[in-house]
Amino acid sequence: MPELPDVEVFRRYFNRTALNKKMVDVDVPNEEILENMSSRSFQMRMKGETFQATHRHGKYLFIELDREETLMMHFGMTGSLKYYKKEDEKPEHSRVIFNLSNGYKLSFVCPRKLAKIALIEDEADFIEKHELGPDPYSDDFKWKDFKEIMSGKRGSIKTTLMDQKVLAGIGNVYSDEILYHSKIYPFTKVDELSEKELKSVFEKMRWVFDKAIEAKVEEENFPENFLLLKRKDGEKCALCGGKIKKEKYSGRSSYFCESHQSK
DNA sequence: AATATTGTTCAGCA
DNA sequence: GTGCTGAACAATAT
Repeated sequence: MPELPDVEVFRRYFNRTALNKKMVDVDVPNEEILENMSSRSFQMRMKGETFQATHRHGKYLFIELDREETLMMHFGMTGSLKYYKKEDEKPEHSRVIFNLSNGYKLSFVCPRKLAKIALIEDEADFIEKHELGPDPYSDDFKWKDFKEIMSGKRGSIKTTLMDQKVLAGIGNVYSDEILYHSKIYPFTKVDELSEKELKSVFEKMRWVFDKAIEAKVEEENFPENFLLLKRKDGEKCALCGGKIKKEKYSGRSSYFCESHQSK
């Protein structure tokens, strides 16, 4: 479920491990992860490069190289990173492995191969081409921007939050989480929300991201009142004691509390 | 053995 | 154009 907080945790992990390291070469056990290039071409373009800086936009991670080319990673539904030294520590489902000059390796792991790695010319162009909305965790994303973006939207608040063209980075799990703490029924139409409710969504969104990133998105570190620990029909709500309900909506499961998120 | 899961993209429809 | 729905993609868990 790599959404904005997960990718931010990956970015920080990358910074602690592979940043500023030089690449000896790259192994590509699975070419399908690479977008628009062969493993040969990828290996040639990566060899000898040093990872210079990282940026995140929504669920996308961008890594600057020495050359005027940027490495792009998208984690799909099951992607993750693993830094290790010994061969027997190599994780299963390693799809691309960066061999670093300090003897360590960074593996891009993805059991269900829906992740993507690409080399792109320009990050801003990429964001524009994919029509990604602003990153809601960025410091210059303010309440007035959020208000502006949500005005005129007629769909449900949950679908709108998850729309990458509106806001980049929120998926199924975190949209539920944000609305749970905002005490709003997920399928309320955006134009039926009061300004106060909308403000609450904005504030809870930042708060949820902060908490999740602080917890390094590890289950045992999350605050006890997080809904994502209770994604099961019939669980007890940690906020009000009500019942957690599961509802299907266009193929995706939504969880919410029947009592404090009623409509 | 059938179903759910997850993000993105795309097709079809109102 | 906007919003909604479902399918496809891959592989694993229950």
